[in-house]
Amino acid sequence: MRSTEAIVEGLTDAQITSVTHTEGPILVLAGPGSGKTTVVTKRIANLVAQGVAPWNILALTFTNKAATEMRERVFSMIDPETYGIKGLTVSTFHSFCARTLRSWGDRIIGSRSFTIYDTSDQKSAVKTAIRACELSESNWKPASVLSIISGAKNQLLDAEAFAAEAQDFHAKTIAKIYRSYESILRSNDAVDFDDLLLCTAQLLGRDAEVRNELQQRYQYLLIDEYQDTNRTQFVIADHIASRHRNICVVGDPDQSIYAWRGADISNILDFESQYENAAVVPLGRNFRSTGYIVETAAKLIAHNKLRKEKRLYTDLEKGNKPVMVTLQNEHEEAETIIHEVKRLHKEGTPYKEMAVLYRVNALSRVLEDAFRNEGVPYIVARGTAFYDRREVKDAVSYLRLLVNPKDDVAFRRIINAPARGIGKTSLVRLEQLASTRGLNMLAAAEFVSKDLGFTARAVKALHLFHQMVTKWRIDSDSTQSLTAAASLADLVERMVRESGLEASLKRIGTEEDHERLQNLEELISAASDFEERSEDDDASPLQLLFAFLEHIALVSDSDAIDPRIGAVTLMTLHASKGLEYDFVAIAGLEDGLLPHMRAVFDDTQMEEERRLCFVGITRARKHLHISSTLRRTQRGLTERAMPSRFLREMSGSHTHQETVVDKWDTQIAPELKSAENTTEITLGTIVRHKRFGVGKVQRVLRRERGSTVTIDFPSGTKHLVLEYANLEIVIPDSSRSQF
DNA sequence: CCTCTCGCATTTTTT
DNA sequence: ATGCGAGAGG
Repeated sequence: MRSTEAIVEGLTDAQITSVTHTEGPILVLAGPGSGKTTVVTKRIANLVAQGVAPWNILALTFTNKAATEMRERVFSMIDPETYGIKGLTVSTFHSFCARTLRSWGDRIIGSRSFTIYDTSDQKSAVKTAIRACELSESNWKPASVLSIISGAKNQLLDAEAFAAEAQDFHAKTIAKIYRSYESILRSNDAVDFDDLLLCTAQLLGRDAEVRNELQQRYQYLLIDEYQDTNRTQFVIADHIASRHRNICVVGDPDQSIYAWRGADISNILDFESQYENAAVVPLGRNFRSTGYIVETAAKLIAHNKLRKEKRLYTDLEKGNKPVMVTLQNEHEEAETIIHEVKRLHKEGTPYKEMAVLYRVNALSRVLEDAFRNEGVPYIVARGTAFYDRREVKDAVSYLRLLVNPKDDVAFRRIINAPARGIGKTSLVRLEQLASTRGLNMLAAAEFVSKDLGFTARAVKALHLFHQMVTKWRIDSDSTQSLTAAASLADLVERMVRESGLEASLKRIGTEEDHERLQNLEELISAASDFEERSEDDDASPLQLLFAFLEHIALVSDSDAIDPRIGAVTLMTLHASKGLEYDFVAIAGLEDGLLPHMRAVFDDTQMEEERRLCFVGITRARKHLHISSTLRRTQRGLTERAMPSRFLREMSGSHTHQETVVDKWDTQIAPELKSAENTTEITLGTIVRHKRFGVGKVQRVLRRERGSTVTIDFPSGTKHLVLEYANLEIVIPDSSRSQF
């Protein structure tokens, strides 16, 4: 093992303190690019060098990716074999809590084999709750009820506590729904994301035995991105750390971007008063970005009023001035970004060192198209997208029901997918039967009969469904049985086939169905991947399935980022937190987009938007490219866009502006001149497009501005805006010329 | 009683 | 573009 001296070699004084101050509470205020990850990993290495058993260390992060990276970097510093470093716990808050509840959940929610509900499951459950309270879904919108419940859970308020605080009618009604929602979750043997935290916090608060055990084990606690923790997470951390008081939190108030999700910035601001004698170490020096970039970021964030003044600086060279460009529309914007990507790539910057960031996921589409057309490799950081697909969710619901027959949400989802002739009426009847007999819906399905008012068709279908799931359960439960379910992948494959999911997609056979079928294939290979990577070789298929479902429930967008892939990364600003690239482009710097429309009228939210922009800027090491457009089409509507106020706030002599003329308003603009000959483009005209090649015009929709044409190209039918398409006429009007 | 289709609204960010 | 609720058809 290396000594402390060797570990801290080359670090600054502040960094050394962060690494070596191992006993007692410490707050590290780590500005962007201040070597935070280095400090955190070296801190762990140093603890082990000092003789602390890895088993006694707990490091909590927010994303799986951050956890994986941290673990890998620690392993690269310490020989994993010699020091029992595998006992080290590096985990996300949510999966740490999931694991804790898998061990002791019976003491707080009466179960250790619960299912984890995602947002859409939550929505389904809350709808049931609203109906159970005899309220209407139009007056009590599931999504907004849910966000109130979620907000409560993030503040450690369970249904009881929330009801106790409820004053007015509105709050009291929500409290009723909250109660009902909770009882549905419990009877389904399920928890939602927020429950993972809330229940763990309550468990630690109420159960001295568990608290003792965790306190004894985790003598050294480390929390990354502390500015994004909520009240409930604070309580969890506090319970664990309260005995040994070796709590190290790392974060940056300027990078707090999750207040909307319940993050409570006072956790980091009040750390000193919450933990007496806490050491506070500011890391302000930036080792990542060149001078002009740091200056731009500093100038922007200085506009936040509710902020502790903090100096940002770098000793690196001034570097390149951030470039700010305004384009006509989002297509031009995408082209400009790709042009820059290509240029830098030619100069030697690898694709994997470049990223394009945006405020909302919707902006990725145009960028993706452009990257594809230009043949530049890219990946979109959206890990959850795959598991959000309908067919994948259906398949996963079958798996879930197998693992947990009480999961009524899963049952509802798949009882008629594929169609089995179970409609609304049968479902309501089944629901009644289940509730009068105190059964879950799957169990109730066994007892339906004509006498109870069900149709013959429904009875048959429900019985068959019940038998099918029961058979799966029996087959997969026997660990020894290598015949029925030899592997997790086999299990998934079998379910996809026997459920009829596969057949229903094969039967119709449209393009879309084919795609869905492929997604199911991909799910099967994801299962087989997961199985291979699993460290526990003795696990039965059912145990593996358990772990697989938990994995699926806790994947996040940024998990899709694989640094080994040589591709440009496209992601939201939120997902970019904690990452860095040589080249960063931020698209859509327009009022209403960044800052987002919904934040414009609220100072607090506006400051969060500014921090979000700050996070984006500080991802860049050497090149920063910021763009806005004059017109942007969203949801099919083209609207005039105003440059973001942040552009004004951050620019100066340290930035480089490229101004353009609004071509819509300028009669002499070349585009409009060429647009004149677009009058010759009519039905049947054969045209050539720069990218799509030669095609025939199918339809022309004339409008005052932004006329659209539908053209059949060899690669497929495209809808283009006439003025922008830059079409070259090959044959003026083929239909006429034939006569 | 179920299924399919059409029209409607609808989207910020995510563990 | 997607998901839903309503309403007609089977």
